Amino acid sequence: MKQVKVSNNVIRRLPRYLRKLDELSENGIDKISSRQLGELLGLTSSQVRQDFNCFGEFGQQGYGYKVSALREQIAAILGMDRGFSAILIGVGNIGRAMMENFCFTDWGVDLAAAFDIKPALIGTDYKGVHIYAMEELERYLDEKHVDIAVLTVPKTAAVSVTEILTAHGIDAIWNFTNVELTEPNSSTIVENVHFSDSLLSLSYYVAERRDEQTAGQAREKQ
Amino acid sequence: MKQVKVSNNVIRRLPRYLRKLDELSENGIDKISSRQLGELLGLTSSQVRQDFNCFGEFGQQGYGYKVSALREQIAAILGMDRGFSAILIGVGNIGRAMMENFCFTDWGVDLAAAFDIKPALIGTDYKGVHIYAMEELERYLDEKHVDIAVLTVPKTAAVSVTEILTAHGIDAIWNFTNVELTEPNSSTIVENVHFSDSLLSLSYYVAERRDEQTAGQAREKQ
DNA sequence: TAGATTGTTAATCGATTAACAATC
DNA sequence: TAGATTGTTAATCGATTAACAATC
Repeated sequence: MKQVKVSNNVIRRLPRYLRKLDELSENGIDKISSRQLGELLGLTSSQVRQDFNCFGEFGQQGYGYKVSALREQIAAILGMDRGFSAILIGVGNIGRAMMENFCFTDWGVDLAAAFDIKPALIGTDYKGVHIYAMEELERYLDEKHVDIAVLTVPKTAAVSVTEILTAHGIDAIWNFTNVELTEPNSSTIVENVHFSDSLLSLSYYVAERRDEQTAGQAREKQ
Repeated sequence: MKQVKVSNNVIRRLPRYLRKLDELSENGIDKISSRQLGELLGLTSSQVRQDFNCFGEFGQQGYGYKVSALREQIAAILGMDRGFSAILIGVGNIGRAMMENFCFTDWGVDLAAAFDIKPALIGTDYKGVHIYAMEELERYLDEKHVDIAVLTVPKTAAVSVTEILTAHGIDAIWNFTNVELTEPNSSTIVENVHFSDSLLSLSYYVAERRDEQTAGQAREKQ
């Protein structure tokens, strides 16, 4: 792999390629050109080739890309074959939804444990994952190697839990609390899932369309 | 408002400004400069001013921006004051998590109804929202005005439900199924929440860091 | 008034697209 | 071989940053 310094835009497109390649595999398609793949994802063929060339030569001139090989290359780039381990903190609604519906292993991540403060949950297993008391978190972090913390605690607990995590060497947080954890000075890798940001972007485009519709009607009336 | 054609990058930053301004308000801060706001969000002051200037003149030269006024301007741009209505389809884990934890009204959206196929749920109210049978969806869409459909059905139902929605005039879908709904030909506004994409981006940066650490150790050994 | 900070234009930087030689 | 499609360089486009006059 080349790996100079790949832009975030490229990284964000890789999972989309991966999902589309999986879909193609399921449909029995084993070969694809950059033009075809681009069309499926709304990208130019140039961009597809440029993206792949950040990491090496995956294709075959005059032929295209082998779907399964390309899929494996991208999976490797994304770290899916590294056996990263994760723990989930906060077994509330979102936490449970993730444990129940989100298949971590599909993306190469092993969800090893969960933590909560609710006595009724502590000591039980949920979807094959053991739920520990929050007090055991620090010891767990010291004893086991954890790559990613999935943060699904209530907003109010976000900062204090984050402090514990970083103090015990966690350097990646998947943040579902609506709190901006990306401290400019911290070296922790944070991926924020901000539902509100997502909804508001959608809301913006709906508002824009409504304005266009109104403008269109006004023109018609003239 | 000016409104030429604002880039998606700008739109995606607006909710971040909004959240930060809300936070400043809570802390009793009523005035802020583009430099300060930029620092809080990891942006340059130029970018902050450029972003706002897409929509008009919100500040006061020599003074800065009034937090509350700026907040209201951004809220208006994002359509938060338009009273958009939403319905949620699929009251499973994610659907319930959204109904229970996500405060739609905080972002100016009214969650008016939910739909599911499970008999035990149909006819009941959850968090003040009535759950209808899936068969009633089409009639509901014809009778009421719905701006946004929150799609939290299982993957397998995603496409068929989407067809119903678009056939009955829904033009915005907030998509939580891990299916790419953004059809190149469709005119529906789709906002995809792809958890897997989010996790895989995080995974990439963790892998990158691990490589750096390994490289660092190798250098030390020499 | 002097200092501060915006609004806005110009310069720079980076990302996307186009083009084409290499080659399967 | 001829046709197709990659890998890669060059050209274009757009987004970010810098600069500064306007003005509170």
